[in-house]
Amino acid sequence: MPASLPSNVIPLHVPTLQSACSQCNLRELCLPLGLSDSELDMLDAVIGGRRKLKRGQYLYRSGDAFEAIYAIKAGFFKTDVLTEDGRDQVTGFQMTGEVLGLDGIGTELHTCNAVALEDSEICLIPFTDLERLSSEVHTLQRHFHKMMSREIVRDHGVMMLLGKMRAEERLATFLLNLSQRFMARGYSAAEFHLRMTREEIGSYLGLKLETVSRAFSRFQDEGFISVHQKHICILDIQGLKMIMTHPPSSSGT
Amino acid sequence: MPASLPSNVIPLHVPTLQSACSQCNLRELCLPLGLSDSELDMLDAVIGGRRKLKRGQYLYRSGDAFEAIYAIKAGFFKTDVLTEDGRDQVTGFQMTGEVLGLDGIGTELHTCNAVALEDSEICLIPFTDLERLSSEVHTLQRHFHKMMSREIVRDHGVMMLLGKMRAEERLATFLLNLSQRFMARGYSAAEFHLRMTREEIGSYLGLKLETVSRAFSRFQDEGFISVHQKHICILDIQGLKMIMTHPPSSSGT
DNA sequence: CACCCTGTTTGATCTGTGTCAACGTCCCTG
DNA sequence: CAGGGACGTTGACACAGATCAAACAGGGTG
Repeated sequence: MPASLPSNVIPLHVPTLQSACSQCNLRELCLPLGLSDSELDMLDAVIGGRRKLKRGQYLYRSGDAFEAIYAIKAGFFKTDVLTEDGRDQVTGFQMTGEVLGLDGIGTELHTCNAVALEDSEICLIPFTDLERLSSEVHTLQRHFHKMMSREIVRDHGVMMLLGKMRAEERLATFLLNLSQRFMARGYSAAEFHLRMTREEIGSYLGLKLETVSRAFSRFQDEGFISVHQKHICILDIQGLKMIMTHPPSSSGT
Repeated sequence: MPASLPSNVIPLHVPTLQSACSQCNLRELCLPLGLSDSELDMLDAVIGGRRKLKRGQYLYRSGDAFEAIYAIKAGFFKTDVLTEDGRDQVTGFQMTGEVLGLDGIGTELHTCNAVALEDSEICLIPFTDLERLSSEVHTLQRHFHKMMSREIVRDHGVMMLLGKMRAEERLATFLLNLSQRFMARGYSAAEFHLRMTREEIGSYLGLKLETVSRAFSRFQDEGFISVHQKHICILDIQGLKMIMTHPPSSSGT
């Protein structure tokens, strides 16, 4: 197991590596951390298969019956919820090694939409199988519980962002979070392509797309990043961190 | 088991009733729904004791070691998170029958503060015991997973509220949610006391206390509610629902 | 009963972000 | 390579909610 992956920088989900495995490289994905080889073999038995999705395809929709959770083997997704009156809110962006579908356990119906933002591949994990196995394999149970809890903690971070931060702080936080997650997967922390539109970023951050665009421009003018369409270079991480944590005047409350 | 409790109106947690039980009325609280009597007896064995808290006391603080989750036997709590630069965000208000502490599972450290907003009493459920038992009792495992998932779905609702709604929509949503949760516990849906200050409501809703106060005043002027300090009467539920779901002009995006 | 402290209401003004609109850029397709 | 459509940028202006400030209400406590 390759060592020294930054894993506790922020409430990310979990790093991904390369390696073969019977059905899919789940061994390297979210669930199995800390399991022994024999336990991993049991887990393999529970993978219900793979599925490929084209850009724009839905993995599931709000209202669909919940049957499985999904580990992203490769690709990039967004999840969103919508109200009866047609407003929608992006609740997250998920990348390789992260898990989708936890929203459906409670009601046995999915409560949000999950859409691929690029051609992607997922591993399907039938939930009843997962529950059965996790009651036998303590480390798997523990890992699954931690995963759900981390999702709750992540959501709290988003509440903070939406409730207390200004536009530029939100975008800086967003960029730094993406950067860390790419880095944890072995990609560059400084240079990456955004898979989502300005409108989707705005929806996630509680902003209009024009505001997102203006904030990008200002970050570029200030020399913190360079932006060309969806291509981002972070030139001054410290600068972004300053924006994130230093509200212009009064903090608190 | 008393029938006809409204349980699927909104992603609430779970209703509470009166009845005796060995250590605490957990039988009627969050976890046990759907368990047989013998399974309930097993669950009783796992309750680690009770604890009383005075108004203002912390049940746990961010950074505390995570050891147990807590079922509220009676009382009212808020949870909040804070950033390094001192801003804090209320992430939820919890009442009798709801559960606290799920945020700590992921890192084995609590990531938010939980404070009693009135004198309260909780049942302590040591997490290792809960995990052990839930691997033996399938219905308990299932119930616990549903509980965590519902918390995630609730958080998505808050994101929608913070990301897409205007001040009055947020407050109307908040009041209607409280109303339903009081109703589900056998209290009046129309008349209740707020346990939290305007500032705490504002923090939860991403608004300043003055804005909360003005929205209350406007609801009263319009005849939707009457407000006297923390005492609220809902006079026109439909009116509030209209505010919640009918943005003044353009919706969507 | 007077005092104080915390919480609430209300008014006047300011400002960050939304809204509307025009234009630019890239990519895909024929 | 021309045309079209989706996406992004930028500007001018409007407005919801923040900020600042003052006054009020209630509820403990000496």
